[in-house]
Amino acid sequence: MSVNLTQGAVEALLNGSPLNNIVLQLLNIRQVVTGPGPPRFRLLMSDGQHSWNSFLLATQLNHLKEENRLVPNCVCMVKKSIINKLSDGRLVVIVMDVEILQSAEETGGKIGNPTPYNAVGKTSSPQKSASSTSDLPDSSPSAAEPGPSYMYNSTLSPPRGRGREFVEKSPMKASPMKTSWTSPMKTSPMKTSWTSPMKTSPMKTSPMKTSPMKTSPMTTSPMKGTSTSPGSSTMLIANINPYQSKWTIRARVTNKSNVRTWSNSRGEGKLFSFDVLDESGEIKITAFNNEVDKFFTLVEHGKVYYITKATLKVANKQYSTLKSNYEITLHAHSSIVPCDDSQGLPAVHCDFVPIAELENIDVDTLIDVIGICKSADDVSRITTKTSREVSKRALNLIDTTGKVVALTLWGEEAEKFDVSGKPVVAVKGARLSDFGGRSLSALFSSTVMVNPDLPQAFSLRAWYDQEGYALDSESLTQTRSMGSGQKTNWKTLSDVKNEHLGHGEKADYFSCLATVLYMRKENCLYQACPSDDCKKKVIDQQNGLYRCEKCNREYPNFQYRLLLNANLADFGDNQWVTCFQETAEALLGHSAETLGQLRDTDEAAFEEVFQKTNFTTHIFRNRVKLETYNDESRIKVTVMEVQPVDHREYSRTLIGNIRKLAS
DNA sequence: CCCCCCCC
Repeated sequence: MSVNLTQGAVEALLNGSPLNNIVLQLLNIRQVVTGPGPPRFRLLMSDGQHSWNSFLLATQLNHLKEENRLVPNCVCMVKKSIINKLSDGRLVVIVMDVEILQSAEETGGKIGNPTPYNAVGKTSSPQKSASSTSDLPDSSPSAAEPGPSYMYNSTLSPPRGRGREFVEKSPMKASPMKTSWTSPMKTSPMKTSWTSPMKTSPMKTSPMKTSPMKTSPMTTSPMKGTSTSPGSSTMLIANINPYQSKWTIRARVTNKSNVRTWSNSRGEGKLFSFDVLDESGEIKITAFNNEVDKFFTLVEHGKVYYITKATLKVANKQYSTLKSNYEITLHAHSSIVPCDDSQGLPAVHCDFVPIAELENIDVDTLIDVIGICKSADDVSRITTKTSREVSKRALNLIDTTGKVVALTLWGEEAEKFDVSGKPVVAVKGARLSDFGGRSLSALFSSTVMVNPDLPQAFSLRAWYDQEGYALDSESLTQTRSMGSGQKTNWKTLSDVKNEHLGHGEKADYFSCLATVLYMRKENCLYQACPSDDCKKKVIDQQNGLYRCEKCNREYPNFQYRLLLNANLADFGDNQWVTCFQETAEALLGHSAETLGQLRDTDEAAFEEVFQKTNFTTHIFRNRVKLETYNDESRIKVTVMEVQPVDHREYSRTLIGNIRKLAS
């Protein structure tokens, strides 16, 4: 047996101790009769010492039952639970989060000989309000002696996803890019944040916070120990749920939408929504119709409010990057009261994904990203499918992974964006698309922050100013405007032969680092048709006229053009290649016209050009294709581009190749 | 009770 049940947990739980991550064995599970809505499952759980039959599975965990994973005798860790008192005084433990540690088969039967907790004769609990725990001893014997299972979450549990599981349903899918939740302590030096009006003295105490709230029995946290600020009378966002109707949160507005109207088969109306954040989590709040009128102007971005009396429902994660499993809908009795005290409340929470990771993330995922805006397109106006005109602007963001991604801003955000100074840009809730490989788009629901007051922004700024600026970065977003949009296909000359490049239907392209061994200078220049788009060789009529067969006419002049055959060598092989006009000019460092004049007037100078070019080393981008003349096939390599050697780029390529070989 | 989120 590899797991130990958390003995005493049932008793402690029913005495009001908030126990998370307790290990219990499921002894039975059955569906209870409910009204409309999803089925409810009632669980008989045992800690090995006591059993209790009034555990209720939160409906969002119903899939565990439906997938036959929650079956009698399995051992699970109840990561989170809450205690509710029914109207008749009975206590019900709602299981909010559970992980199955061991299947029924592995467990092999009932562990220990638990007795039903009711039979022990404890009768005090049902008399107590589920939410009044203050008079209970803080440490029941079981809570005072946490077994190894209490440590499970912090030591053994796999990394949890960051709430991005709306793409994949599995709650266990670990996110590869989780960054830690910004703790209030960590952010304290800069928690004053990017919106100035809410800067208040941390010592200032709101009257709201002290008298009415604190004494309200409903706001005394039933989840003792879950509030990080002693004396706080409010609930943490992470702890509110649909099974408790009375709660108050103190939270900062981090994102606020405009008022929008809708009209569909179910009716029409208007709404706006906003996100709020506290030190424990964040949640979306939506107001409809009357509540729009009531709250829209009151709710301001960056400000802090007490929010109470509203409906919680399970969040639709498809539309949000927020961590909360729930979202809030305001109703007629909801109250939102401004709060002067922003102490402990972070300005924003982001789970930034390193840009290089975007390649491995599913398209349409909403992600948070932070980068230096090293460049940006101009603003442009586009017309949408629905004939609306909108401005757009793509920013190129780079982070310490050295990768770049394009982020498109829309509308006013695009028009107002100032690229000067290469600002840090953080965006929360951008949508990943596969345009150009990988790119990002800001949505209505996204928060775009320029030079945000975040530790990640400061370190990114320092990194970029010290080294990042010099990086020869590669973009995940390929567009037509960036050359062929292809990554460099580095080959050695022997690779080209061994891999039979150019033998396919289409030509192949490769780049190589090579040295010029020899050039055939004898026939490298020819007299070409002076017509701009012809370039055919002309015939000297020896009468001062030059005939072009293609144009079928005679010209009084011609232009010199280059067609240079050169032998290139690298450390393993050599290869004859052809350079036409532009590439030959680049290689020789002179225009065809100059070279023609030199050849005709100063043979020594002409010779010297070739001497100087010989044994020079360049990066050549080439086209290779097998060509057949009269049953004879030979590889033809044409130089498309001659570039100076960028040793840094080339070294990176070599290292990349070595890694490939090693793997 | 919405969930639109644009273009290459």
